[in-house]
Amino acid sequence: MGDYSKDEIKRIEEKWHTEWQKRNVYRVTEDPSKPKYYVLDMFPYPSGAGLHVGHPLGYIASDIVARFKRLKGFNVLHPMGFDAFGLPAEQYAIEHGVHPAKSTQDNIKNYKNQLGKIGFCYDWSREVQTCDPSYYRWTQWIFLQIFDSWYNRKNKKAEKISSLTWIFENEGNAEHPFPNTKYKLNNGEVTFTLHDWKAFNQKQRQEILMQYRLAYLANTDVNWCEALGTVLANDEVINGVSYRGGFPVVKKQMRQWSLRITEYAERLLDGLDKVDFSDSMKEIQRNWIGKSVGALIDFRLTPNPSPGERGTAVRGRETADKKYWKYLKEFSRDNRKNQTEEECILWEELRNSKLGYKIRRQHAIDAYIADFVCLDKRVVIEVDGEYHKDNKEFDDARTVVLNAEDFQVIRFTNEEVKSNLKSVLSQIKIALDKSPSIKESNPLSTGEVRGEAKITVFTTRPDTIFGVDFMVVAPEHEIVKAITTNDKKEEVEQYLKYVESRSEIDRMAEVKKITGCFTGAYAINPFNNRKIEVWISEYVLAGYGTGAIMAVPCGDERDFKFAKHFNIPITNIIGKYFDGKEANPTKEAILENSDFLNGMVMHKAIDVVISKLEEKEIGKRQVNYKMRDAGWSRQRYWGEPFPVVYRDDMPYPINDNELPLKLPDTDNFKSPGTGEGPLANLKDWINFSENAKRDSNTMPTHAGAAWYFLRYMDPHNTKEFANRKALDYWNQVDVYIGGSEHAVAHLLYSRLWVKILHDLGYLSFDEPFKKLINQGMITGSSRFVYRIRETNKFVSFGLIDNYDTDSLHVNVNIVNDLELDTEAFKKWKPDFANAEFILEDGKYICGSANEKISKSKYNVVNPDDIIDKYGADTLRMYEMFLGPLEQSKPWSMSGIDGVYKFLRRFWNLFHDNLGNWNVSEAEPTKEELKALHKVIKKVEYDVDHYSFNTSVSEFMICANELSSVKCNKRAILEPLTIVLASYAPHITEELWEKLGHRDSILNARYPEFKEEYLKENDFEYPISINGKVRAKMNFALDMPVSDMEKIVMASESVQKWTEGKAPKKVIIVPGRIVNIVL
RNA sequence: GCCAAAGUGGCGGAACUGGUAGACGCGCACGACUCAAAAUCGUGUAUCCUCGGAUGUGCGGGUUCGAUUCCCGCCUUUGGUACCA
Repeated sequence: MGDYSKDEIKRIEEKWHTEWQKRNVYRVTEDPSKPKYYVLDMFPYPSGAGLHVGHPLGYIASDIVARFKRLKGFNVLHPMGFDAFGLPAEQYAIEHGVHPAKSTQDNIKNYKNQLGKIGFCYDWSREVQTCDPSYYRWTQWIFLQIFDSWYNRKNKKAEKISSLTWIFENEGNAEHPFPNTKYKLNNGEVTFTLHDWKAFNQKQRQEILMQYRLAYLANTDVNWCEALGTVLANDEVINGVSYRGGFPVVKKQMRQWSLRITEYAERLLDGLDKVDFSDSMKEIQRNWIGKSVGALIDFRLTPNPSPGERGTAVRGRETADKKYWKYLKEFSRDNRKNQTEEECILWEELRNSKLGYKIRRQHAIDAYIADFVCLDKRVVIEVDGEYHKDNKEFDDARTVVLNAEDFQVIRFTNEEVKSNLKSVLSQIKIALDKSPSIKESNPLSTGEVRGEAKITVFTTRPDTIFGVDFMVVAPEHEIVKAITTNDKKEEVEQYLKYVESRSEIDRMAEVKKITGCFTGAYAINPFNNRKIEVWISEYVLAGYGTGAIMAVPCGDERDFKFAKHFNIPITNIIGKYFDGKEANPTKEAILENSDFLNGMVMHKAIDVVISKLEEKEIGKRQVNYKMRDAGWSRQRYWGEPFPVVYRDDMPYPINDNELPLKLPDTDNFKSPGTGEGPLANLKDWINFSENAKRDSNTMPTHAGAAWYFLRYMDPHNTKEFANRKALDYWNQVDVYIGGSEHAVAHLLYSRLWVKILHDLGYLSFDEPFKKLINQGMITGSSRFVYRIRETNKFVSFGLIDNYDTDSLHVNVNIVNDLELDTEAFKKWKPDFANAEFILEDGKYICGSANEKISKSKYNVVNPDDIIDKYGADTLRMYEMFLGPLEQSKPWSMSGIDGVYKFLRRFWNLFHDNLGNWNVSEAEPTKEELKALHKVIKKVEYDVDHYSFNTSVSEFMICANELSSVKCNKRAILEPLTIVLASYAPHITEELWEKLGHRDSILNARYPEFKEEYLKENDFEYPISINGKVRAKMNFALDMPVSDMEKIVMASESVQKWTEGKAPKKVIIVPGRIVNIVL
């Protein structure tokens, strides 16, 4: 037996891989007698390229933690699996005709083989693959739980839809408004009563419930990528092009599944305070959620002079005479409550636009109340009961007034309604059909404001209300057409066309371009009644806030530039803080020109203004989030099918016993190009019965990844996604290691799913990951050769200035550091077989650069090659030795020899020069014990702090110290082997066995650290004079400070510097330093 | 632009709550072994210098007996984000 040689390493590693598997040493089960520890890696997407040296970095770190915790007596769950659905396999299928299921399985096999060689302690019996029907059965199940729940804002948690239907049946939706504030019922209302609810038909109810479901269908603006034939999530679009492939992306309206993650915005934000993520990771998530606190403020619009064909008192819904409104409101409400029988009958037929027109009842017009009115057609319908009969005069007067207001009045008797409802309805219908619609006749209005005569803005700076110089509305805002005056009509239309013509990419490319158009309308500042212009501009986004802003040029940069560009005068409310040259967004300035806010500091004025707004009922406090709901449909084949069927265009969940809804087999993965997913090609599958259809889309890869860490706890359960006992035992992931590229999507969706499952009572915890560590990215070190243009001659790097050359990536595996193996180069590609070289000093030196590791850059280093040469233990320790885990760093092979030498030196401690086993039973010395306990302490500290590189240093120091004293004592080497076991499992397991142990070192106990061995009696103090070290002196640690001072001051070396003078001050820190101040 | 993190020898990096800056490793130089090379082992290695010392942790200031560490201002790099009101 021998040396720690290449052959011996290979023998050891292969032996133990077989042995570990045979003995099932990594299998874990729930064991309530032991504390648990859950160490999780972000599971990989098994790509065809296999693992490169960058991948194992995080896995090695987590493996060390898992092994360490096990040695410390924890029951450790350390599983691995594969995120196996996804686009690359599908694209590969389209290009090469290999079914994704096949290529994915091949890749997984390769990954497992590669991972196996590194010696990870995964319990493979718990492996999950997201594309496995027995796994995605539960992904679909959870999706259905989410579909079947809504977010109750009152108690801030998800509840079953059944609790919502109960509420609707008993009280309507007044207490639980639609989450989407823009949503309106068919009749234009946003609330409905319990009676309304009872009157709705099945489809209407489903549509309303859809507005509340946490997984819902809606027509949404999606990022449509024509080239990929699919919809992309916001985080898959970078600068207007697709994350993969870089293809252009445009906005398109499609009926899509979404998750209502916005309801959880606040809890996702709050949860960040409870978890241990890095600051930057938390910050990225906070920015993504994008909470801002401010106010909604209503700005009334001025009544523009109308062309005069109608009276000014009557506009839009507010048709009542203001003088009488107070009383009319009461009447109208009473009347609604105490409807006559006939009115009820008629109302049932008119409501909800049943005749195709929106009808209101008991609506105040001028000083009267009409029974029914269609405002759009200006038709009033009156039903004369006893009450009216007695008041003929009154009714006549009313008709006169209404006619004057341009309303047509049609009357029916109670008798007619009761006995001949059909004829009544048809008369009404005819009257309505004949009358001109206000909307139709004025596609771009005459400037007269109909609908709500106000614009609501969202602002985070209500304190700047007196600095508002104009308003800007998003071009897509629905109010634009209604407010544009005749003389501006053309200009506005032109601008809208321009905006429409601009793609996302154009907009992003020219962010700083200032464009806009005045609508001709004016708004009134509710605080000082100032009349201000209303503009439209693309810098205001329809999708954020209310799609309208109040512009304060002295405080907002964009508003300032806009005002300058269009010559709008600027009001200064912050005095000297505003220089007229650029906006100042400060919150610290003292307000001026601001009426009751004068003299107040801006940030204090915010609340004052909001209180005033609420008091005057023209605004309120408002929180806004940037985050949008998560699009959950993908027009792809290789994903989870949605477990629903559509009947009458509404989705219904399939039964539990029909799960999993298996992905049907096909060889056609191309999108049909209709916006539907590839599954639409499978007609029999899609139209599975006469009036029932399936969804042609599949879920995004995020779905499978949003809960895989839960499945590991109970991976073979066929009854539940995981057993509650196992979920409670393993609980939260104690430490989660992975790349920071998943900061937004994966982590947010996982956190969301866990919160929903928690709310629904399936989980006891509501944050999945207690601690998150992001390993840095290992960048590749690329090598270049320089070909002289139009020749096959290559010139060495030092000489390229003399030639006209092109640089080409060269395979790093045929370059030794920087020197090219020219023979290997000639064999590398046929093109280079006849290559000639211009050398320097007889060598061909390559150029180099650090880049992302990628196949196309030929800088991929396969861990298998390193293991072949040095063994897995060296690879593991070297990757840790590269630097701090969280820092990204370039890959370089220089330095790996140092780690390899360490392991050999460690091996040699147990063997003599001839490679024979040579361990003594002698008592260790104080020095040897000290060396051992230093490393026991250090490794414990470092694993806790994820500082693995410094542990490797400490191992080296320890081995150096022990070698120099030729220590081969069991009392030192045995515990040291355990300490090293987490880092280098193979060599330690072998030595452990040679030390005479039959059980695996995995089941050993981490040696206990004893402070006494590190205790020193004395310390060599650095003696510094004015902060500079001038001498060193040895003192006992327990020597009194006063004695030390005397000796130091009397010493020759100090005398030389003090020249006999008394020092100003002498500072002595025991065990640290002596500093003399002259 | 905004937000976050980070800047230390030729290189990767170390330094606990302010206490000897450069641990450990690579590289390099010299030496041992060898006919020689490789491998291995040993010694040295921040910079400048008149060999006493001076300078030195991105730059400029500050607090302190003492600052890589704390504070202020700036520069650079990396990551995130972007007309978010």
